[in-house]
Amino acid sequence: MENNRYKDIPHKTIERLSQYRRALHICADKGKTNIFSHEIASLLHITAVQVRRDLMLIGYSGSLRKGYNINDLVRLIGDLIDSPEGQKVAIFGMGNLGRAIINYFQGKREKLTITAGFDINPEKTNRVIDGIYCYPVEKAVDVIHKEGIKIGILTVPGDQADETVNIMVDAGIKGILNYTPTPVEVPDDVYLEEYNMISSIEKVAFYVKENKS
Amino acid sequence: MENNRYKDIPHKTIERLSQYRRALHICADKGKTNIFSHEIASLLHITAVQVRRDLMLIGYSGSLRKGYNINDLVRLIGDLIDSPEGQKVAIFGMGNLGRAIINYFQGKREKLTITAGFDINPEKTNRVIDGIYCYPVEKAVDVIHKEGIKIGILTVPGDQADETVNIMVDAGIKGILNYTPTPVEVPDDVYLEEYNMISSIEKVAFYVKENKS
DNA sequence: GGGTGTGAAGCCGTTCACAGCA
DNA sequence: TGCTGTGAACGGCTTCACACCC
Repeated sequence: MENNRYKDIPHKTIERLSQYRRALHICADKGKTNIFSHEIASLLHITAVQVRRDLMLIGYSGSLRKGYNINDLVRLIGDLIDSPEGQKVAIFGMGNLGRAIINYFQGKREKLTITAGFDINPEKTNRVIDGIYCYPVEKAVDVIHKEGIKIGILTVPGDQADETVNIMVDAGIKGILNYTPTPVEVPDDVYLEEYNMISSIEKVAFYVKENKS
Repeated sequence: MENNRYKDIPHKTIERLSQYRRALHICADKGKTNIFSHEIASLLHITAVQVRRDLMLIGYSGSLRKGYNINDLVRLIGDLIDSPEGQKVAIFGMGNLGRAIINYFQGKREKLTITAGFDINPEKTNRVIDGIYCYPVEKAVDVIHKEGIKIGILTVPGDQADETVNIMVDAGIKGILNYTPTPVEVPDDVYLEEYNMISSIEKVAFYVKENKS
């Protein structure tokens, strides 16, 4: 793990790279082949310097005359953030949120595939929902192992968060995205990202309230 | 707007306060009346100093012997982040994501109520979905005005994000939470918060990949 | 001793300012 | 002239370190 020049790329840069790529794909579809930092910037509402900084960190140099080559850049971002063999993702909780994620996500990324869903509700299990086979949670260990799934998205109701996380960890999941309003606990070797929708709504509400001067 | 000691509270603190409150409610339900900073901290996986800093910013002092009084603290956080008259929220896009948010959120907050939903799909409009009346988007201006809704959550498909935001802004929405994968543009007097689920998934995938040393 | 409150230091990400190049 | 690449300054948030208190 010594050649790991990537470890020191800021988390925020990783997120933005993902968004750059998305924007670049759209531009490429429109027939564009080159793009300037300020163009990327205005698509994402950030500054051009920010974009150049990020690209600097991943070691890409654009041409002065034409800006950045879109295809090269997409490929480079892919080299950095994609796993060449691809990675599989499981959804824990096939309710509205789980299905929303499937619909937003599935098929958008070549190297990242939602491979399995899990739920406790017998009406949902053992059948295909929105294109994803939904297993009962009891099968999690088996399926996760067999498929080699390392990434799990947690979309169960808040009061089931803890127990579900335990199942995920036991099954060998190494990265968890927790959309539950309940903070959870994971071992050190599991990467955890939590996002609390309720807090985000309250935050917006707060700044709206403050604004009414 | 001069007595605005709140404007200089960091965004991140606002988010955490919302989470503290949630955690405190849970503790209160368990019969706890007092709590130490390190207890709050470990519930949310942050440091005790962080908690004390945040509480310092909102001007709350705990007792040395017993830590913080949960009820007092909940009330104080409410005074800060809630609007006393309450605030109404509208959901734009009553698909899976919109409904997921309704189910996670509705009823959890006294001062924040999801009051209306909007969609373009005639199968969804003019009826109640998950307890929220769903109007056709054309009614947005009317309904938003009449109800005095200032907060909107954007959960339409990505390719409808821009046009929907325009409608929201025209209707008088002053705070937007964009869950669409498409960054949007708003006037200066509208508070915008964007969250990109796809980027979050890719980020988790990245750190899982990097971890396999 | 085990908690709280807080000035000061440290860190990290963003922005400024500008050199360099076609 | 208009872009890229980047050292240096800046700013905001977090952590350290410690005074204080029961």
